Amino acid sequence: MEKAISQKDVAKIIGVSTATVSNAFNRPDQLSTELRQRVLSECAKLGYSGPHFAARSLRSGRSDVVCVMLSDTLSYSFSDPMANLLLEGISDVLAENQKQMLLMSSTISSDAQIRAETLPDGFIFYGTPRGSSFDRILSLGKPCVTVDFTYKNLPSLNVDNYGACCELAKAAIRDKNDLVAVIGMRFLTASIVKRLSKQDMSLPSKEITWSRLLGFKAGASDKGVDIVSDNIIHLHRNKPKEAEIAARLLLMQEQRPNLILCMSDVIALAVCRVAQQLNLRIPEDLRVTGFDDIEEARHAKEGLTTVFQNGIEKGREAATMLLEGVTEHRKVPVELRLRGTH
Amino acid sequence: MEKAISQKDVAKIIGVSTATVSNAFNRPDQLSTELRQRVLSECAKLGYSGPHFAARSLRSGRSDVVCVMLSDTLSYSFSDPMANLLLEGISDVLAENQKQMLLMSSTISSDAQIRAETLPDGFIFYGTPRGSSFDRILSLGKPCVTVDFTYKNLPSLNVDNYGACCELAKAAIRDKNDLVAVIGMRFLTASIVKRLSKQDMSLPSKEITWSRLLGFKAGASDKGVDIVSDNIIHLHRNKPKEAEIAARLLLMQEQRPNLILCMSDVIALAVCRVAQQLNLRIPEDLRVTGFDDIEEARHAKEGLTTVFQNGIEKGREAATMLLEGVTEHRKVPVELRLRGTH
DNA sequence: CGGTATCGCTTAAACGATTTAGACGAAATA
DNA sequence: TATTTCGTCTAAATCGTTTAAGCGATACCG
Repeated sequence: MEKAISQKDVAKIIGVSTATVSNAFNRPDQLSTELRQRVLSECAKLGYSGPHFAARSLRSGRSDVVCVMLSDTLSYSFSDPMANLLLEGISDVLAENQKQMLLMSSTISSDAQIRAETLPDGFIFYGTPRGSSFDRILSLGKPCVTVDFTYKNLPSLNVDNYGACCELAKAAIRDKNDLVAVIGMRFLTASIVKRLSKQDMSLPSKEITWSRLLGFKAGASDKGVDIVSDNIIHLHRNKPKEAEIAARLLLMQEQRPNLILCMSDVIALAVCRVAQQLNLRIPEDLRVTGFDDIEEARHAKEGLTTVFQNGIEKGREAATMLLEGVTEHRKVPVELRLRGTH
Repeated sequence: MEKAISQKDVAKIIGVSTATVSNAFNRPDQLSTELRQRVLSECAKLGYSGPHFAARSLRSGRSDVVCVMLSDTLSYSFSDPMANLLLEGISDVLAENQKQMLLMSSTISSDAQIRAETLPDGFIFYGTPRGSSFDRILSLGKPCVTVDFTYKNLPSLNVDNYGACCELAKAAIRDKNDLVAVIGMRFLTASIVKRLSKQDMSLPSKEITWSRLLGFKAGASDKGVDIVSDNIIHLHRNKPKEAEIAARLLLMQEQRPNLILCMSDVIALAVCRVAQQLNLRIPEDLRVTGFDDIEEARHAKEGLTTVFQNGIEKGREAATMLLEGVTEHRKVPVELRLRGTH
């Protein structure tokens, strides 16, 4: 495997300067059309596919790569419906703007990843990062946008979690006799499915789940209902399996809740499945609400009552904010979708 | 945003040469422990997080980045169970070996992507690439491994599709009176769900689906059964929705098949759902087989009869082959899993 | 004690491109 | 005819590293 041909080589062969070859690739306005065509076709013939990435990036001080830093492992993020949509939106906008997307997970911090962190021109953080990458990257002084969380005055893209959940709770709760439970992810750092304790409730956290919880509680309170900590379940991750465990925990206890407010559709659909297994009718015996309005939510038999947010659009917006250098905090619109499960 | 601090700057401030700073980061054995510690801590203090990626990569001729080229769009690949597992395996091995993973889709060929193609040290192609990237990348002369397809004598990782499908068909077909259908993806370039025609059957294709089809036909033939082209359905993608359409197509026709051999579990599970909707009992009225043995296959009520392949291990193997410079063709083991649906 | 490893660090030459200032000839203007 | 302008192209500096080679000083060996 001989060394690849370089710009200098092709320049010499064609009989022009390297600047001309460079311009042929990067600044068409700098040379005559004929010469450009000639250079380009010669390059193709010689097997020179374009400027060497590292050299170009070193000299120009720009890589045209944007990093998306995921707060979870890659394989988990890929399988999460909202993360998937977000990535789709981001990658669309990046492709439209001639940027390359680099995916990283803040759960990893290999040397390779730390080194690669100096590569991108900008970062999109999706969810609060876990490791030490955040500080390191911020100290690079490159543009950043945070999604679904905020940090100081970094530009951020968020959802009005509190408001949406408050409205949803108000719509879903019928009267003060309802026994209301909540299933959400990542209230705590615990990596198991567990009930919250009274002390947990006093934790001050910036995670979106707490805004949602506070929204639920405010809406419930408005209807004269208190959601007790015992009926609030923490999941480590937004996964069906964990949600099913949580659903069983709640539905098999003595005082069975008749309304479960879930912080995602993935959870809500899992609750529906468990309810079916336990021969509970929805919504007669048990009402359920979700969040996100993913595709499956619309296809469910009863039609899941939930809050819609447009994942792809959210991704597009985040990427656009980064590319346009927006510095403000923005919110994506959400919309109550009242269907059959409440 | 002032320009970031460089190795030269910190070297001058600390009072050592740049080589020493470089060695502190890259070759601990080249300097005394004390000096290394001092350099590292000074760097941290000064906000120098490590070598500039592009410069390092230019000079060393190595980026420690491996590209995984997906034959489909990112969002589709992420949601496909086997692709997801493969990526998990690959990213594990890469992380263990201090490499960074860069995901690309051959469906895109933006300038940004073409430029970025010169960055990685090696490539893993998962599935036959669609665009022009393949030739371009091969001409770079960098190490490549192909997964689930072969190209000339590039090192490849594959499955014995023919053998497995032949065995599966033999196990699933009871006698010559069985009416057997097949649902698979990407026999053709068509992007719609359609039946194959007689002419289609003479297409010589290297796609894995054809090996599987030939395996099925061989197994069927062994049992005295012929699978007619009308009963072979092409899907554009391995997606539940498409599979459901195909299942309806087959199950609502006059001569309803009583065995459907599916080229993936995703398809098979979709067929099961449709069968349930049509009040067909499995396996009494309809038998179904899959391929892959994904998690859902094991959780299905009847237990899906299928062929197991270990996606994570396959990813690990592919990455290992690339890193170790293996040049041969390899196969991953598969295993018949005869359960309740056949 | 002279010669040779070894250690710990520095010097300086690449790596392959981009970019700026300027050279050059031809055409336009005065 | 002399000067300016314009469109093209070139020469040379530069980006921030890595790495082979080199260099004094100390340690080791026969």
